[in-house]
Amino acid sequence: MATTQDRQLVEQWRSIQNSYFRTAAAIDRALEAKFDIGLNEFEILDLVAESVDSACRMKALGERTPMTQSAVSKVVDRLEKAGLVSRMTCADDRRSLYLELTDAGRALHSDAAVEHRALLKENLGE
Amino acid sequence: MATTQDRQLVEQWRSIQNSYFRTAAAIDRALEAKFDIGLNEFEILDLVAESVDSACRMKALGERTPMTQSAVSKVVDRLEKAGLVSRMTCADDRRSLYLELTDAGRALHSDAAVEHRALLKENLGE
DNA sequence: TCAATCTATATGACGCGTCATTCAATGACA
DNA sequence: TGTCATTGAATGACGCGTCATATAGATTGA
Repeated sequence: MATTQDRQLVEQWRSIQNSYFRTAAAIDRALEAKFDIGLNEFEILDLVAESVDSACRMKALGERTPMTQSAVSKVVDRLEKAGLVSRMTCADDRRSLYLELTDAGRALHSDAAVEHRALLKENLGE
Repeated sequence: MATTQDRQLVEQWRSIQNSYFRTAAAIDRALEAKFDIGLNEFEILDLVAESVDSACRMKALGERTPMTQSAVSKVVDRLEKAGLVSRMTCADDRRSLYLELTDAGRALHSDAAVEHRALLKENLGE
């Protein structure tokens, strides 16, 4: 019943879990310590930073991340409270919101991104 | 500042995240629906099932999973409440506990494992 | 053998993500 | 234009994982 293939699958899965958790934890701690934001906050910040257009984006964000819509909403709450991002209402669809980095947000993002990339390289690349 | 290598790293990381989350969510939902246990509960059950010796294992479990010691403790709480596992005190070190599957635990595990492996195959291997 | 230290596990407060629901705005269609 | 369904986002209850701590048992060394 426990075939060799099963064992391989389980091994593969555990190794994915481990590398995912170790990397995520390392980044999360570092960002928390140095910039006082968590990994998910950074990921959203990063997505906002890389989208140049001013399209309505709360929705789009949800499609680029495994986070739930409500998770995104709450992450944005925190980012907004921290003064890193602001929600702008959207003229063409008043249900929608788009996000903009504040100056503080842009500054923090560019510093944090360096750290983020470095930790990715350390944990993913050899 | 945003080098090509950086972009590649970020891409790689997002793809890991996505495959991790999608797989974990799929397994979690399926196990929840069919067996009323979550993914972490199953993982612990799986670890207990595959350790043949009767060594004191709460500790050992913590080393084979990215979960925290307290997370393991709480997962075991739930498994015990569900009657799938029992905590046995350890003669040679009375601080330690080892775990044993109950009959119900063994039965559920062997059914759930089939589902688990199938979903791994579906999500990891093509 | 007694104190100091260490180790295995449990526990409570807390933060975050999820689900279900809600609300407002939009669209579709008669 | 009025109704009904749909969509973008926010919210509250809830479950789970984490951190810091607590507790009981083990170990070391004078």
